[in-house]
Amino acid sequence: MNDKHVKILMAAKDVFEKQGYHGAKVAEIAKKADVGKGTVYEYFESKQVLFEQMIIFLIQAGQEYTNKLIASTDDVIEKLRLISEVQADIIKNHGQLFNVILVRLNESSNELKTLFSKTRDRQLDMIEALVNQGIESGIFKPCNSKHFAIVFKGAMLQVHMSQACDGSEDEQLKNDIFDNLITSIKS
Amino acid sequence: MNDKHVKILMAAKDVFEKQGYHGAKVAEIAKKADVGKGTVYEYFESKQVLFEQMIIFLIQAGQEYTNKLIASTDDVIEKLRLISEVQADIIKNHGQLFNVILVRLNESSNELKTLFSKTRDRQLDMIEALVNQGIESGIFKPCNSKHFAIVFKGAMLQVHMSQACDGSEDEQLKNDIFDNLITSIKS
Amino acid sequence: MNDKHVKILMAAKDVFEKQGYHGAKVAEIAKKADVGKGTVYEYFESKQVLFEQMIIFLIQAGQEYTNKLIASTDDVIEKLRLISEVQADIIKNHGQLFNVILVRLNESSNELKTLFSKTRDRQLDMIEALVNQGIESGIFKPCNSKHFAIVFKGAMLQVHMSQACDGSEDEQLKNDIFDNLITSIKS
Amino acid sequence: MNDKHVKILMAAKDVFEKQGYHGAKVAEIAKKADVGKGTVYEYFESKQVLFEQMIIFLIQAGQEYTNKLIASTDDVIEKLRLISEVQADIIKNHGQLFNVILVRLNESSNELKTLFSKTRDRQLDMIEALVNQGIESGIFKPCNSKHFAIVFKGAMLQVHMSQACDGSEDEQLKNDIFDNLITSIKS
DNA sequence: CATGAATGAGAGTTCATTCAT
DNA sequence: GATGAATGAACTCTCATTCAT
Repeated sequence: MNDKHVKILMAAKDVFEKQGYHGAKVAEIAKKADVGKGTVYEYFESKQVLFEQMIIFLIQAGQEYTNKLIASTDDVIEKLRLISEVQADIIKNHGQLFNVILVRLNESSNELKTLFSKTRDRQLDMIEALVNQGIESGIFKPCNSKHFAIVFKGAMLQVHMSQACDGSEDEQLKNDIFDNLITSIKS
Repeated sequence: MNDKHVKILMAAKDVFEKQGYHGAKVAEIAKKADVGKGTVYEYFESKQVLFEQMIIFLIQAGQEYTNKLIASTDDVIEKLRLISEVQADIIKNHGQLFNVILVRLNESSNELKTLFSKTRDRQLDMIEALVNQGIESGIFKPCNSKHFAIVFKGAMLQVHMSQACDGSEDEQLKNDIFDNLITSIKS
Repeated sequence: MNDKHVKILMAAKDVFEKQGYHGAKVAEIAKKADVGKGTVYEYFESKQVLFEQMIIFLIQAGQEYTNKLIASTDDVIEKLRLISEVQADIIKNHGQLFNVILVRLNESSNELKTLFSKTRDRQLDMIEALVNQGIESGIFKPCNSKHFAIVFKGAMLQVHMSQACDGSEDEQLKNDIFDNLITSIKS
Repeated sequence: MNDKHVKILMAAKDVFEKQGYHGAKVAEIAKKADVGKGTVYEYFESKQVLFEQMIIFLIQAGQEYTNKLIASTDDVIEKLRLISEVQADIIKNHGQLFNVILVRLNESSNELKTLFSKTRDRQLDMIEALVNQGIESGIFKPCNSKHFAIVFKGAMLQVHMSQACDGSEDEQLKNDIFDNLITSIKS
């Protein structure tokens, strides 16, 4: 890991996440990336650009990871469980970052706003598509897949957020709620 | 708790919400509150204290409002709908503020952290209690009220957040999901 | 002298003159003016604005002084001598500043460019007008007053500049050249 | 004294002239010279040294050029006209550079200060010598050649500077003043 | 009580200079 | 020799906080 570009992006993630946009100091990011303060500006023309590039980088990495994971099984229910797991993981490891991004989104480029909005939609679309697939293959009974996607995403998010805040890891609760939701649409 | 005190708190809410903690300038808050910059420091010993007091003020106001609203009807389902409506309203009008608070919570007093955590719990508890009440009175069938509270809160949050982000106001979707959730536990 | 505005302008003059625009440090100007660094920005929104305001201030002060001086005598030749003296004084005390201004003029506001250009013209116009006055009153023989103004200004400038560079104060040379120029147009 | 050496010097001239000493960036000079940033430091040990070498280079080039030009005619008056023309050309094409040099001279080596001072003297000396030559050959009447040199240089400078500032090219005015000055000492 | 002029620590950013390649 | 990625000192400018009025 000697690619300074990526080292800076990762350091930026840590610092922006912990301190927020204005609270994050470029000097601290540089130190964490183990480069000089000026080097940050060799790679990113400003703090704001670094911020945006970091988000884009993470979103892309996240999507690639999710896609790979989804492709690892053919079982629709298992795919939904994996999506839920990824979400849990994101919230646990990058959750705070989302708040930071949302606070700063106003002042960011339209490119970023659009990307962020699309990313949110894509998650719901993915769930909806899987439910439709399950209905077609007879695993799920016919239902409003869009509604289910919203309820599923919201409910699992709620579980994960609560647990992220508490620091607890109640696998039982998580699984129960997941199972209940799936059962409610199973044929 | 005189006039200026509240004027500053309200101005602080506007500015912190739009700019985040570090992005908000005391000077701007003072101007918006129509008082001198020094006056802010007569009422609040620092920016951080003002921030925390503002949150406490809003949480209390919110709880009082919610309690009053809940008390306005005896119908459990209507109470749940009202809770959902309040949540929608909060997200629409104060949603961004929550992100700001969450970003700054790390650096804030333990008092605030505790208050915030308790407030989150209380919302779930309130829903859970209502569901239990409904079960006791025979309106709802026996079910895991805690699970339902999580799914209910998460699902409605998801609807409201999507709509807050889009700026859309799809009453139909909101009502459909609410009705489906309630139906699923109705006797 | 407790007017911070003027104190800063005078300090700015000293520092800009000695170091040039980019070489001058706002911190040094503040220190010389005996105010805090931030105070400079209370009075002038940026270094560039301070620079321009300083020039405008000095030009105005210079013109007022010149006008007062010219009005102090009715003798046209004496007026010309006084103009020459003022010029000598400006070159000796503010000469370096002119170089600094000329170097920075490109990047300055059109307002300043115009003011500077007008100020240069006004000096020549003043000499020309005095020569015309002298011709009308019969002191000078008819001649091209515009040409004389150019030669007069240029020649005296040359004397003053040479002496300013050397640090010498050859009154004799200065007076001789002045007298020769005047004699050349005397009736 | 190879090709890159001169390329850097010429690029330096362009950039220092336009931006002043502190405003000029070594990176921009390197780019304009079409060499790497590090290469500049192979040829010149610092920005300041580059600045001084550039001035020395230009002064030498200017003197060689002037000497060659002067030698191209035997007519003293023509020689004076050529000197005036060279001066006009310098002011038009390198004028701004002189301001830059004068601003930076304070912080420069004594070698440069001396060279610059000598160069100024030499111009006056050259004119003076030509006038003396003219007097000896009977073209000019006896007069104070030193005084004439000052008036001549100053007056022509004034014309050229005004025209350089305006961007105008009033050949008529320039010639008229030149002719008047020469006439005033012609036998 | 109320104010805002004054402050200086500390932020983002620039750029002369170095040095491994 | 030639290069430009890397650096950090030093810059301009901001803003939370103070305090004389």
